[in-house]
Amino acid sequence: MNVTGHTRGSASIRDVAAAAGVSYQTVSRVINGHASVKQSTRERVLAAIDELGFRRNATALALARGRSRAVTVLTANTTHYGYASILQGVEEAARAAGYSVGVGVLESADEAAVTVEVQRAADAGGGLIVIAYDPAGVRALEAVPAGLPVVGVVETPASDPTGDRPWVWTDDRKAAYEMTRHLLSLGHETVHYVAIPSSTRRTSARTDGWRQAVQEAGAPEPPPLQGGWGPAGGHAAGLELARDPSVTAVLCGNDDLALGVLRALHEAGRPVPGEVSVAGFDDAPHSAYLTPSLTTVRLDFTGLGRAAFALLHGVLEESAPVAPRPVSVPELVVRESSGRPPA
Amino acid sequence: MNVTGHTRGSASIRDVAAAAGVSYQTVSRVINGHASVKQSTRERVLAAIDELGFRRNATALALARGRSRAVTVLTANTTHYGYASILQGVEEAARAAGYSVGVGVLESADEAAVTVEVQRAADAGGGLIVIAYDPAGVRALEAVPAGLPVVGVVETPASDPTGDRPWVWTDDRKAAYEMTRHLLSLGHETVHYVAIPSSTRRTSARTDGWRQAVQEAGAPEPPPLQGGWGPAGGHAAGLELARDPSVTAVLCGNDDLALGVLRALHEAGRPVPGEVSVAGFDDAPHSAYLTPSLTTVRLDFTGLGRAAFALLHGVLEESAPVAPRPVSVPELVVRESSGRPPA
DNA sequence: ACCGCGAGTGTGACCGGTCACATTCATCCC
DNA sequence: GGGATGAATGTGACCGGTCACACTCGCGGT
Repeated sequence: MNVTGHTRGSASIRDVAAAAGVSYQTVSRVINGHASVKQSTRERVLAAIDELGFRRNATALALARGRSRAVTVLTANTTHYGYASILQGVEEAARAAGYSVGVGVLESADEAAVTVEVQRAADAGGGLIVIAYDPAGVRALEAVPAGLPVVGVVETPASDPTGDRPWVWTDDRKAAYEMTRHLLSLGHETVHYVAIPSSTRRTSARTDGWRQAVQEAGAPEPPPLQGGWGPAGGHAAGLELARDPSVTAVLCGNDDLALGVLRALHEAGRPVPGEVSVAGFDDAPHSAYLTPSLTTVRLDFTGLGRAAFALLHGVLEESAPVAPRPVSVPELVVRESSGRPPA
Repeated sequence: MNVTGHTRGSASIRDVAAAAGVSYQTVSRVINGHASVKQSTRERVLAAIDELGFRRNATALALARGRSRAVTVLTANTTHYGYASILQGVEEAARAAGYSVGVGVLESADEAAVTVEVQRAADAGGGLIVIAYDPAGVRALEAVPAGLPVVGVVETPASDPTGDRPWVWTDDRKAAYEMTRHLLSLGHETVHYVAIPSSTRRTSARTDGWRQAVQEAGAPEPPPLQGGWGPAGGHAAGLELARDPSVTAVLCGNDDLALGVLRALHEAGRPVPGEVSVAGFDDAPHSAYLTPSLTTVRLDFTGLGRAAFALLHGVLEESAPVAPRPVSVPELVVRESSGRPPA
């Protein structure tokens, strides 16, 4: 069946050459649209290509050309809204630049597992984009062997443990600060905080922003609750907060957490925003449609992804190395879930 | 700086060989863990590898070995919960099998654009997995050139227009049927349906299942509303349904639509499930935490992704070709948003 | 002393393209 | 008429690995 005797169907450039009665180089010229090929020859080659179903082997091309035009995105999860949006942004920019994108999921934050995964991504060739919002990601960023082109998507540059590499970020600290101030300005005595897992040993940017606002206002500073990533964690934290009648405002590390808190408050019979105000972080697509709709901070995740790619692209192509900078200014979105405290 | 004169830092197998005073073949043996290498030699090579920071070039390896161990997932969106979960499932299975996974986003359903994207994915090498739940995906599946290993993730096999290729699916038709019957069994006179965009010219599997149940029950069959993919579409459809006092049960094509419907009913002052029951499809992670929590159908998306990869893997490795089969039985999850109709 | 054998190592070709350079041949110009 | 010019095409090496095979030992068996 396999006429050419090749691995998998596809004919090579030399098969085409033979069929068209020219040299392989002429075929190469044709498929690259090189000018100096006689019209009649070109047509003959094109016909042969068509007949043999030739398609240029990407692997060989990458090897010959020297560079692979590929980036791999390393992330703890593809399902989480923020992560998925970053990935989408990277893909968008990569596609525009003619790059292909790969994904690697960091299944566990375990040192060894992460290292293996980074290795795999590394020998996939091309550059690396690591989403380092969580422990697994941060560890992955650390595990990237020196000399490999990599860009980290981090919470904040200050908290980045691998200071000598490019990164992109949004100003989460400022956003959390602003949101906390907003809640305080509504008249709340203080604002409680339900945290996402911090990406580093130290505290997170969002936590910092919240703390700063609370301290500046001279308000009491309740210990942040750990909520994990999903609504389940938020729910647990929410039940705890609901028990404390002094709680009137809760800021959550992301919208999923906020959803869990909302639900817990509902179950505990504490109306939102009547008794308690709740705010989230991320502006996930469903947040506007919750009841009550969620006050939150809008982050431009796809923009972040695009910026990450742009940065990496600069490194890979050795063109003007784009300077790392905060990518976007998070925007407060005030909806129904926040309001004045009960009189 | 660049001692070896190579493209990008990394030393080749021959550089290592020179440094260790052996032939390149011996180096190859060492990095492949071949047995017959003298211990002392092995150590010398390993030392050289370490010193030069050698890492094996994936491109060259793929070329030499003949096959690339890569799959590309083509999808209209990475952000949507179901799609993202399928991707995650594919990645999981691919990783376990030593494959790398790429992503291509189909930005528009436009014929030409889709073709371009398929081309790109095709010459990325390896196999293809196309998520064909929507028009863009279906078109992509159609545009895959013959002879390319591809697996489609489709709504239902019957509605698959390219019948000669392997595919995976969940039995959405049955799931919609069951859910509709469930709602009818609660005493609702009929069930209205808010549809996701159908993947084909014809009607979709979910719509079919709904229709069948309604017809079997001899209930009136209201025309399905088109809702799009996101909560916004559901919201619009919901507002329309809210105006009709005879509406007491609404089945939605996915959970996002259901969320929009829920919101619309709330705005219209129609309590759920007091006056209207609402059911979704997918069991997205937030659906359990909505208020009211959402009755829905749980689909095993990651399992679907894993199955898609398994199928493709079988094709690629030419081992026992796994037979296409429905991957999982969707499961009804009854929560607060559904109940008896008002008396 | 000779052969066989297996451990340890090296050589050449190859995967499927690209690149740099060489070649052929018609044309143009002085 | 002869060299310069340039269009059209071919040749060889190369990218960085792998594979198939050949080679060189040292050693044991007969």
